Amino acid sequence: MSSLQVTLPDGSVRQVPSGTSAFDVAQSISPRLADAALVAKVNGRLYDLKRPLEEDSAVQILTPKDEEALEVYRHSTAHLCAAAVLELFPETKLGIGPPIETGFYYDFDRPEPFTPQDLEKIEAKMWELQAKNLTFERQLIGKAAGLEKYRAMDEPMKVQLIEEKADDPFTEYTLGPQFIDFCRGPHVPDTSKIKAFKLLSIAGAYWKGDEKNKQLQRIYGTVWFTKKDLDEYLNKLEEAKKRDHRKIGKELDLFSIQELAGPGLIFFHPKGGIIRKQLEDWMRDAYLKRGYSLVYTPHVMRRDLWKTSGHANFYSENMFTPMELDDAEYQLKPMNCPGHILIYADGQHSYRDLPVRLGELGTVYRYERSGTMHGLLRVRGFTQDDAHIFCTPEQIEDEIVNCLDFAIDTLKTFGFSEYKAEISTWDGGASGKYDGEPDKWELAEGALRKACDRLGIKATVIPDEAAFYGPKIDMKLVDAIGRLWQLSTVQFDFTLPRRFELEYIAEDGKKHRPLMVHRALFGSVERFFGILVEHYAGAFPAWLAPVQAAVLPITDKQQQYAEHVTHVLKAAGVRAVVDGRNEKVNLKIRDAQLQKVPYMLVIGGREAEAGKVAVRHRKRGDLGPIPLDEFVAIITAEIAAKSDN
RNA sequence: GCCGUUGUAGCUCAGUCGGUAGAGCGCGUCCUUGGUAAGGACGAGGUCACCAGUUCAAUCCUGGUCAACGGCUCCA
Repeated sequence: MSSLQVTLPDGSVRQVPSGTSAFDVAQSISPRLADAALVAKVNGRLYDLKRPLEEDSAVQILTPKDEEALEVYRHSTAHLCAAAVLELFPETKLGIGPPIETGFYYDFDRPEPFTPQDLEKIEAKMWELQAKNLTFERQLIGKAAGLEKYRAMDEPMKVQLIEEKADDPFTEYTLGPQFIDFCRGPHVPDTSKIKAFKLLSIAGAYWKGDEKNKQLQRIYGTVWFTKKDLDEYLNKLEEAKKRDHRKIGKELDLFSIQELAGPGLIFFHPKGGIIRKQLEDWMRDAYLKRGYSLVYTPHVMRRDLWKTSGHANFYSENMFTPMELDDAEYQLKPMNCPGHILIYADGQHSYRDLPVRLGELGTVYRYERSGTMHGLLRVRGFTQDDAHIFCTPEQIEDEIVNCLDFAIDTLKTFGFSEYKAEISTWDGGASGKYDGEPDKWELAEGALRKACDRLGIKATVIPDEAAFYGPKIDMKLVDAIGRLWQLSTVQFDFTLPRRFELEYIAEDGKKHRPLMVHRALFGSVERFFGILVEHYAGAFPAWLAPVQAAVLPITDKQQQYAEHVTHVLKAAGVRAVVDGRNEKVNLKIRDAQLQKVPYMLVIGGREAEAGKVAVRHRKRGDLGPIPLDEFVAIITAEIAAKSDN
């Protein structure tokens, strides 16, 4: 009998008989390792533990300490789910069941949709099967025989998958005596390894993600190595629910969506209006500081403009239907670029005038299919902090640096310290789906990379993800509870300058085409507002808070002094309100706390007497009495510093 | 747009196996003048999302419409 050489992660080498599996290796190292083992990594590829090694191998045993094992573990749980479904509902046909970021989903085809009660039953059945310690067994089957077999099993989607992607022979996995699934694997050895999962929801999903295909029933489940991890995740879901900007928006009376007005259209209430004004004022001021010009462009423009820009053609399904006026068709704008281009094109530009940076908080309207709207995050009318930069090739790198620096400044100002950058590039021109000359793509992509280098930003490059009109860099921020949100985007556009025949007069006295960069930092003011609400859970830093100080007189007798305090604060530019209700101070404090007012000023006889205010901070609690002017100095400094206490 | 769930007072919800509804909070009036997260009493407030149908009778059953929610797809 021949032998194999196994190299372990610590570099040690062992001779083992052929036919040895990773599990055998684990056992020879330690029974505890063998017990904890979920899957193996053999020569860099994931292997079922009990699959015999075929050649000299580097073997690593993966346990619940290894993130890579989690995916396998979740995938195995997906199989367990499918097995449970087939036991309960034998007529169900299997789709696919991959692991996802927090668990898995499995798609099923079935005449009757699953009900929430079914979900409970399926989960119970999963635990029942889990307790039987059923093993996952890998087996090989020839493609022809396999197709025959899955046809006989009447699993049309599996048959299709085998036809399209199976090797010959291909692998399939059984779970217990009943369940079998065409699957690449690997899997954990048996169901006893599966410790913590919960089915979360049922949803419709199209076969292969294409809405022309049949709609399947998708079951989502979350899966973790331990009950503790599962509970942590479920808590995180709860936390996210508490922070939901739609819920907080209602509680704090920030905004609403009105059925009478239509879905996806946002009404900012007075309190939301103040916050929005802070965002917009900050952004407009930043534009001017950074050498942008502020412009305003119309909300409806002749459709001819959109024909020239190309939107009438390639963007039509996202646009509101044109409106017929007496002279022509008009189009509600879905983007600001053509408007800015018309301003640029209205006069001649010397290279000495470049770069031209035109910025606008431009409200655009896009048709979103019903069923896709989501609070402030996905709407039909929204305001972009949109700017277009027209410049020479020599200027482009500095311009990108400026944009990214601006984007980071924006993030930091609004309390986000963590972010990620992604550069989306083209495919090198192979497919012909990208517009613009190769040298421009190279120049632009180079500028994006160099700008990141200069700013010390580590950017991930995603090939073949660019827009057809140019490469881009996106900034994603990480919020207070670790979620990633797409925010700023800086995009090249090679198409529009050509369509509008933009030019500038260069040093050589000849006409050249400027480069155009489209950039939005908030992305959409509405969306950014929503993200901020969730990030701060409604407890905005003082400079953003709709009410910065609530003045709370204890009795009627302090009413007058409370009014005086409020006046002084307002005169200092602080948004202060008196709570003059005939209520106990406890109640007033509670209400101000629930409204997340940063400072509460309790005013009793002693304070009125001494010209003081008793300060309570929403997070730090009772800070004791201090002279009014001292408090004014503290709060105005905090507001000016935009700090978050 | 598609699949599923949901729509009852300003808010959060209960309820009616068909006989036009209830709580808490909020709101109004009054009592209470109370020192760091809910003082008390009384009261007002609902065409039970909208439109049809079935029925002696519909908030409840049936059909449709609209919207919201969870997803699919797409995106700022």
